[in-house]
Amino acid sequence: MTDSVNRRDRASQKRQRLTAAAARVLHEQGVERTTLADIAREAGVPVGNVYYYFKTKDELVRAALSAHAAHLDELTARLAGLDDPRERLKTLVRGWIDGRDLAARRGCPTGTLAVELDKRADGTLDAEAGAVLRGLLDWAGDQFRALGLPDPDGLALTLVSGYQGMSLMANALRDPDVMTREGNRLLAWLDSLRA
Amino acid sequence: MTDSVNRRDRASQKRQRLTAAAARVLHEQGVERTTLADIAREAGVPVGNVYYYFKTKDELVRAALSAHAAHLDELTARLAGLDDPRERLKTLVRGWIDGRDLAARRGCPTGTLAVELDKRADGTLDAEAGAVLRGLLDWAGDQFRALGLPDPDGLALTLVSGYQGMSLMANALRDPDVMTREGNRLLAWLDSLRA
DNA sequence: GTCTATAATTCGATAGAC
DNA sequence: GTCTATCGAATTATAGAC
Repeated sequence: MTDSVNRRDRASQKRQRLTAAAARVLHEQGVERTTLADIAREAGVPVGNVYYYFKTKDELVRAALSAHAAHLDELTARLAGLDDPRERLKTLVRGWIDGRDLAARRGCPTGTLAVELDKRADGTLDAEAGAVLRGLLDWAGDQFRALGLPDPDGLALTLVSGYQGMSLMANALRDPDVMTREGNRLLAWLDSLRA
Repeated sequence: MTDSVNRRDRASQKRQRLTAAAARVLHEQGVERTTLADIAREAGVPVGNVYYYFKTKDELVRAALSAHAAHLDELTARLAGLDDPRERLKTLVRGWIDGRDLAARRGCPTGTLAVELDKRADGTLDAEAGAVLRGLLDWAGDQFRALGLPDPDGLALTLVSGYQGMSLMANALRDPDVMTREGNRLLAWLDSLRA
């Protein structure tokens, strides 16, 4: 292992620490209220040094979005271990219910980011937030398709809209119970669907 | 009519112009990206003068929230003209579908405001956004109760969550069609409910 | 009551030493 | 590659003339 590799490893390690810190802090405080100093502090990196890894604040937001997309990929890869597509969807919903406390405090990481980015005149980052949500939509559509149900993409839209709606309401009302009640309704709905 | 009344009228007129401008611009640009100068320009008032009517930016946000609450009150008052509670709910949903283009561009005014305000450490304004949503929740619960349906408040939560979810998805995907598809699903759901 | 000018602060970004 | 010091722009809020 050469020195140059060591240096590259450390460098990308810091880049990843900054990315992970950005994902956490942006979820907690939102884009506009988060300063580069906040992210740098959370990552244990001096403020000025951030610019060695990310040229602008927007690039850090982009990195956080990628982190959310990667997290979604891991999740669907795990769910692929289940044979029954319906069981995959129900496990997904159960995961949402399990995360009720965080959802009530901060909302869905991607959904709240999408809301905030859509307010910007600059129409570049908001499209990327939408792309992450579309990834979940596509995956869910594939599951409904595998079940042989009619209008699988419509069912996927209902599922993801349901998740976003219950996350927003739980967050706005600061009530995790919203996640439990609406989550259980989604579970019953998934069970009721027959080809 | 005395001079002092004339002055008061003009004053409150400006206050109302500022409130209406705040509601519009905050919906369009979000809280953090909107400057007092933006709101002042929209209202046709010089920047410095804003402080005569609102001591802080937060007070303007509060005023915008009140405007949304007032708009909701007008809406439910109009719907009270319909005899059948089910028809009231369906007319509400049809209104959401009619507003699909604005929803796709900006999302639900109250919902997006709630998302943004919940990111703030200062926990005063976010509660007020939640209160506006709770007003809609309560009204819908009353309609389901009048229909004699079981768990009216749970049904109300499903309806309002559905609205917030479809608005967020339409906004994130920039696709008004989401409002039409999910709105029609809600209409069919309302028709399917029997005591 | 109305408005201009500006103070005070914050934050994104950069320059440059090490 | 890493960090400190700081610039420059933007924004909230205030002081004070009219």
